[in-house]
Amino acid sequence: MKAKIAMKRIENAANRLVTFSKRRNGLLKEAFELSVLCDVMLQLSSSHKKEDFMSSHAPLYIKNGSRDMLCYWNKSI
Amino acid sequence: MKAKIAMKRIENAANRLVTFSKRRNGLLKEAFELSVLCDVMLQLSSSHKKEDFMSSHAPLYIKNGSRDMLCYWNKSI
DNA sequence: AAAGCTATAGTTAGGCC
DNA sequence: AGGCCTAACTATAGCTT
Repeated sequence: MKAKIAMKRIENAANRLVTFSKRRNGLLKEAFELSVLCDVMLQLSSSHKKEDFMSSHAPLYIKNGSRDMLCYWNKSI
Repeated sequence: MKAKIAMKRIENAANRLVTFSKRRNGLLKEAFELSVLCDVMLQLSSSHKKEDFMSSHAPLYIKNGSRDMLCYWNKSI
């Protein structure tokens, strides 16, 4: 069932959005686990340009007691 | 071989560091894949407090042509 | 869009070096 | 530290309703 996916932009917009949503959730889960297991604050970014996130969506917050996670992304998705 | 790990701080410092290194690399890989597949800039953070990263390590850079990834973490690890 | 399913691709704990 | 190994675990592509 699970096919191997090519490591390039998913051209179909609907599929791209579904994959974004699934993988973003998975990434948040693993980032949360890393922060708990290793007792760290961490930040992961594909851009250091402030303007890339300036006009972006409101961040997604994952509440986990005292240990929250935030996810920002740009508007193009 | 692979035991299930409890979702809490790894108390042994050596094991904690090894797990940090392994999972951080895995997380960076998946974040990079997400940014490629879905054509997004993204930022994931367990803290929005600037001071948590002010005196931290130099960020880890993953170079991938035009699409780099950065990882910051606090000093406690 | 959003939620559930399931087989399989991919990740990783705990070794050792 | 970083790399290799293997078994066991986990995430997810593709698919339904």
